[in-house]
Parts: sequence; structure tokens; C-alpha cells
Amino acid sequence: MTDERYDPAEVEPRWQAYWQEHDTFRTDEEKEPRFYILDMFPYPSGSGLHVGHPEGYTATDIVARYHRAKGHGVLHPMGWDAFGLPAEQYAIKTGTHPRDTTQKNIDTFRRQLKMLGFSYDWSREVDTTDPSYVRWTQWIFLKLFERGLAYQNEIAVNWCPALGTVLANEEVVGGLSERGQHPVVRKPLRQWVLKITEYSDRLLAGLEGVEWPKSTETMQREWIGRSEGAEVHFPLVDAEGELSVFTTRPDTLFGATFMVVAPEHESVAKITTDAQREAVTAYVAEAANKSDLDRKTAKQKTGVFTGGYATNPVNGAKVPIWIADYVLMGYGTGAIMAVPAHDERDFEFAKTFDIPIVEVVSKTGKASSAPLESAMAGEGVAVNSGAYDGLSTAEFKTRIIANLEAKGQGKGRVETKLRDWVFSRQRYWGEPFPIYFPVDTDGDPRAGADYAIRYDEPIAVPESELPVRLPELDDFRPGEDPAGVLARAKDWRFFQQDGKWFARETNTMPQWAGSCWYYLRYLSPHNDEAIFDAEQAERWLPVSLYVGGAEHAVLHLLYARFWHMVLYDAGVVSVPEPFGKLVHQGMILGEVEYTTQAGDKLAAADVKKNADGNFVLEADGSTPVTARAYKMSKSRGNVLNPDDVVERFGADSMRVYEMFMGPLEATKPWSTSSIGGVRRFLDRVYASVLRAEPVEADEALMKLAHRTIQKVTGDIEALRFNTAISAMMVLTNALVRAEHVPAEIASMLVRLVHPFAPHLAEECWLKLGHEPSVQFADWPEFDPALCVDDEVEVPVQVNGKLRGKLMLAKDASEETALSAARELGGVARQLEGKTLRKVIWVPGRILNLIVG
RNA sequence: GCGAGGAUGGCGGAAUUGGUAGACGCGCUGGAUUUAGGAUCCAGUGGGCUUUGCUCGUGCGGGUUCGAUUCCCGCUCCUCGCACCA
Repeated sequence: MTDERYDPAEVEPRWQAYWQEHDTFRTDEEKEPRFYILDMFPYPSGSGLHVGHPEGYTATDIVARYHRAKGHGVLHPMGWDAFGLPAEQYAIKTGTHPRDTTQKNIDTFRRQLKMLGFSYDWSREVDTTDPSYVRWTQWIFLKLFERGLAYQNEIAVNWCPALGTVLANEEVVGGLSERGQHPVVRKPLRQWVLKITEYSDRLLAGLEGVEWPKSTETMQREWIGRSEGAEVHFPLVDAEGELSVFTTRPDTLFGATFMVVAPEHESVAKITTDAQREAVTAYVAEAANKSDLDRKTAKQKTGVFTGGYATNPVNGAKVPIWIADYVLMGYGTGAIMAVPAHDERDFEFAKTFDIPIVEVVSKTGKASSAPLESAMAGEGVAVNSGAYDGLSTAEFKTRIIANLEAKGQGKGRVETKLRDWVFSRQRYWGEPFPIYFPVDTDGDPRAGADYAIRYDEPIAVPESELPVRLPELDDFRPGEDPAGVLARAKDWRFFQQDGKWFARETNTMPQWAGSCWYYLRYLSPHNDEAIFDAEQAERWLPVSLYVGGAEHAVLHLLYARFWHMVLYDAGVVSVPEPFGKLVHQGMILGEVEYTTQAGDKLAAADVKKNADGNFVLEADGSTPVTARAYKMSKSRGNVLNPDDVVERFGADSMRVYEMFMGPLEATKPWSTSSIGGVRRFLDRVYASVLRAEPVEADEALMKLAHRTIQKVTGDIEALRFNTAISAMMVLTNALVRAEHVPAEIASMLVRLVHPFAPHLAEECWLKLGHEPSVQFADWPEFDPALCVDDEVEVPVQVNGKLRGKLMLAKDASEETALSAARELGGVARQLEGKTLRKVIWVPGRILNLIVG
């Protein structure tokens, strides 16, 4: 009996079938307190799960199983973010409908997740491409539309000809599409835009109340990029009107020695003098052709004088106006007042073009005697600023804004970097917009009659007609028609109502749409009457724990919060923020690779570390070797497939290994040999359970068990899974060494192991003679009295160096400790012939004797 | 350049209201068992030395303290994010 090995290949599928058959993980609505434990749902790609997915999923699964064992209510669902480009591109290549590809990929992902034993309530599975889901995505869009938060605009967007679609700024990296690395050009197109900027203050304020990684909070803050300043109007000298600028430093107005407008600025033509027109036109043309990448990599400031001047409202000075591409049209007013003394960029520009630099802020309160060598961007005291001299930066700002407002020369203004969200794409595989437009035509546009679509009169599709389904197409290629792929589906696009012709919106929504609100649909995924039951929302929101990759720190999490706030304002949800606690699991890298400088791969055994701490060849200490783990990628060939890992070691081993690698949030390299150690641990747990007997545990073992319960419980709550596993290993090793394994201790261990290695735990629970499932067994409680020792080991130092150890009662006195310490050989030797000058005694912690 | 995080044995990592550095695991070494094993079990394992013990040691250089991986100051390197946002 005792030599029976644990066989995951047989045991794991058996318990998976059991859980499915018995609906073990169905959400229990009645139990309290309640925990909504959420994973970022995956995009079901064609390559299946990679080993990074199960990291976060295992973490949440442990927490979910732990809370169920504690008798708490748990909502732990899973679904699919299934719209997206790859399925569409695959369709273009092979003619396979994206729906078929998506369905196949979802089946693979579901199989793999079940193979890993995750305790999802599969009855709540959602799929963003399912018409019954799309219906509510469209419903939310209508809410946005009704509230004036969705509008159309002709804007210069990132058009990617290869993909045949517009990309969001964040989907363009270095002038290339994030997916596929195709060139992207700027092109004005009619787009749907969501007014996320209207929520920027609330998106900022809401961050106060959430329990998120600080780095993520900071990234969101910086992405929103709120800055307070002033808009100042500079009257033009030789032309009508004025030039308005935004500045965060109105206190430096007296130092504005020139102005700069963006090349795209509407006033360029008006400001430019005939003498300068040729040079300006050339510069504008050049700037228009520059990609974002060119602009970013340009080291030298460029620009051209327009020939025009404006008047500085505070001192009447005549300042020259330049155009330069370091001023961006998309921020502020697209024009700046340049204060070279106190802005690095302006300083650099002034140096390049020999423009005067006037110091108006000084740290000391006195103007510098020598010319400035660099811009002083900090705060200080005003100089060379007329009546304002001597004011601090803060005071100056307040005063001058008030004065500008009084004279109608400007006003206080708040700017954000956050732009409104370009929400339309020209693809097939996305949610259609529930919008249509009147059409002017004298025939049947489907049959080729001329038509004009009145895009400025969008009409909402009635709620009762949702969802607007995608038309069937067999050609998914992007066309030249910037109205999108759907424009080719004429029978779908055009329809008649009361004798008038109408045209549907042919753009589709971006992939973010479905992922913005999926956590809400999990509340009641089968509800056909409403987006979800209000009662369910009351019960489960906000999400208690949200785990997912840091790559979503800004976009997904910001967009989802925005939609949530809109739904809050619409009275649909009753909590202001969707996600309470947020954790990002770290990336799992490939195995460490040892390479020579020539790039040849080496085995770990051929490598050693030299005296300087560098890796070199074992055979030749002068040849340096690089030791590094790399991100898993197909091109590097270091991608691991969970199916292979499960086949070789079992799902429980994979789960426990991924949690044992290190802290959840850390980036860590994979090591196949280390999984073997975890597998041995699980084998020892099983072997110990098989040895369990109805005997009493001795005191030491009982104490160890209780301390393990305390440690594991605390570690699960704090998501410190690596140290929890370590503690369970210690207890297991003690059981392995014990002459008898008390059944009571084995039972405790199995219940602790359960959230980490559920299949093994179920099997062990059965072997111990209990009824399945271990999920319904009570979480073990520890007795605090058994977690403290009566006797403690106290280190004894002499002059701060360890010289011996004492076993003492935990409340032993200094006198007892001191006299016992003198008996220690190592201590006595150090004290010999010396005077005891001082005794440091921290009860139960340390005894330090200072001698001289 | 700016912001955030990090650096501990051959490797992954433990340990911070300052108190025995290296838990746990991998790897390695030796042993047991085995026809054999990349299976299992036992023991050892930070470096150095004149090895009952001494000494050095948590990226580098200082400081505070009886005592620093932990606190303070100044660096180096790595990872991630942002990058002309006025």
C-alpha cells in the first residue's frame, strides 16, 4: 500500500470530471461575506494557453478555494475576450470565418483551463462575440450616445493601410502598428469618439479609494496628465486677432521672448508675412510628412520664423512668432509662449536661433550677473517682472491669473494629456455600432444608385432591436473604403423605413469595448431582460480581487473605469469604482540561457562564476559567458506549452511550481528541473497520507502543524504563496520523518494543500476516509496557544558577534540569561580577562555583551 | 532624460516596528537501495583558513547604532513604464 505512487494522469481528470458532474464550484449566493475574485479574461489566440496565463489564474484559484473552504461566498468566473485582429487576419488568409476560428480557440482554452483544475463557475462563462453579449455592449454604447459622450469627428487618425483600419495612439509604437509592425500614417477620417476627457477629474479622484499597485496608480495619473495653468491671449501686431497660449507658468510671462505655434496651427497662414511665406510653407510640408518616429528621434530643434509678431499683454513687448514641430497641435492651444530662461526646450531653441534669454525667476531673489548656462525650470522668486518682483512663484501665479482675467487677457485653465478616445475601427470582427443615418438617394443604393449619407444626423437603433448583428461576409479583406469592411455588405448596410432610405454605421468597435464591462456580465450572463440583475450587482460589486498583467495598467483599466463611471451616473451600477484590490502577476521568462559572446548556447555545467562574480567557461576561465533569461517568444524558441508540462508533471505540480517560483508580482525565469522538486513534495504529501494512523500527535508535531496553519492562512490572505508552500513543505518533511503519521495532522495538511494542489488534495481526502469534496471541508483553525514556544533559542553575542546560543524560557530574566551565557564555552572565552561594560538584553530575542 | 521597482550562495528565492543572514526548493557532493535508472531514501553543501575554532560575507562607497540585508547620504548596474504635454 505505502509504495503506491501518486499518478496525476489518472487522478486529475477523474476529479475534474467529479467537479463538473457535481457542480462543485457553482456560485453560492447566500453565503457571507462575499468575495468577487476576478481574472483578466484571455484573448483566445490560436496558440493556446502559455505558461504565463496560469500564474495569475492559479493565484486567484487559491484565493477562491480558500474562501469557499472558509464558508464565504465566492464569485469566480471566466470568459473570453474574443473579438480581435488575429482571427480576422487568419480569415483573410484562409477564408475561415472569424467566428469558426474563435470558437475553436475558445474550446482549446477552455479545455486547457479545465485541465489545470481551476474552480471557475463555468455556468457564468461569457464570450464577448456572442450576440447575447454584443447586445449589451451596444446597449452601453447607446447610454454613452444618449448622454452626449459619444460623438463623431473628422480627425487625423492613425490609418494603417496594411490592416485597413484606424489604430488608437496606444496601438501605434514608433510609427508602426503594435500588432504586425505595419507602417501607420496620419489621415483625417470620420470617427466615433468617446468623451473620456469629461471624466478625467473623476478618473483621477477615484484612484484615491482603490487598493492598487502604486506604479499603476502613478501610470494612470500620468496618462491623464492633469496640469493647472493659464490661457493667455497675445494680440497679433500686424494681423487681426490674437494668439492664445497655455502655460503652467504664467509667472514667467515677463520672460517670454518669443512664441511658437505648431506647424498645423490654424493661424499659421495669417501670421506669416510674405517674406517668410516660402520658408514657412516648406517647413509645414516637411513636418506633415514626418512620422511620429522621426519627430521623436530628432535631436536638434528645428523651426522657422513666421515674420509675424504678437504683443505680450503684461509688458507690451513685441515678441516674434516662430513655427516649430516641438510644439504639438494636440495639447493646449497648439501654441506656446517661449520662456527660454525657464524651460529647457525653449532654452535649446533660443540657443539654436540666437533669441534673447531673459531671466525672470531666481532662487536667490536677485537676477544672475552672468548669462544663464541652462534653463532654470524650478520655482523661486520673481525678478525682472515689474511690479511682481519679489513674489514667490505660487503667489505670482495666483495674482497674475486674477489680473489677466480682470483685463480679459486670459484666464486660469486646466489641461490634460488625456485625449478623447477614438472608438471606431474599420474592421469586420468587432461589435457593430447601434447607429444608422438618413440617406439621400433617388434610387436603391444597394443596386448602385447614387447616394449621400447624412453622417451629421446619427440615429440610435432602438433598444428592442439590439443586437445589431454582423453581416455574413466571405471576404474580410480591408478595402480602400475608409468606411470599413462592413461598407461592402450593401444589403446589410442600407434599409428602407417608411419609404426612406437609411444606412447603418459600418465602423466597428475596438477590442476594448467587450473587455470594458465583462466583469458586470458575469453577474447574470443569461439575463435577457437587463444587462445584469441589480440584486446580483448589489451582492458582488465591487470586485474584491482583480489579477492580471501590468500591460493593462493604463488602457484597459482606464477605459473600464470610465465606462463604469458612466454606468454609475446612469444609475446602472451603484458603486463608483469597479475594482477594489488589483494585483499584477509578474512575467514568467524562459529558462536561463548561457551563451558565449559569439552566441553559442552552453549547458549550465560548462559554466562557472569567477572571482569577480562574472560567468566564464568552466574549461577556460578567461572566456566570458552571458547568463540571462529572456522573455518567451516564438522566435527565440523558448516558449513552454502547458499541455507538455501537465503531461510530464501533472497540473498540480505546475500550479504549485508557478506559485513557488517567487513572489506573485515578480518577474521570474522558468526552471524545468525545479518543478521536479515540487512534484517530489506532492508525492511526499501523498505518501504521508497513505501512512496516516489514528494516533495522537506528539506536542512538537502538533505545534508545528498549528504554526503551519497560521502561516499558510496568513500567507494566502496576503498572496504570499511561495512562503505558504515552503511552510507546507516543512510540515510534510516532518511527517515523512515521523515514526507515525497522525491522521489528524494529515487531515490538516491536506486541507492546507487543497487550494494549491486540488486534485491531490481530493484524492488524499478520500484516502483519509472523508466524503468528497475537500472543498467543503472546514478550513483548519489554529490554536494561538500552540503557535508560541515556552522555550526559545536566544543568540548570545559578545561585542556584536555571535558566540553562542541559549535555550531559555520565553520570559526568562536578564539575570538568568546572563549567568547561563557565562557558562557557554564560546562566550566565556571571549569574556576572559576583559571587563563587562554593558549588557543589551532584548527578552526572547538577543543577549549582547559589550566588553573592553 | 523623467518616473517606478530591483540587486542576498552555482540557481529561484527566505528573513525588514534594526536582533542567529541564507528558510524552502533546484543543482552539486558522498552514501544506501537497485540488473539499471534522469526512480526513491539518508547525509552534507556561502567563501576562505592554521577547521573543538577563527574570519570574511546581502551590488559599490560612506554614516547612524551595542547591533544594519533592514534606517540615512552618495554612486553603479539591471528591469519596466513614459518620453518635446508648454
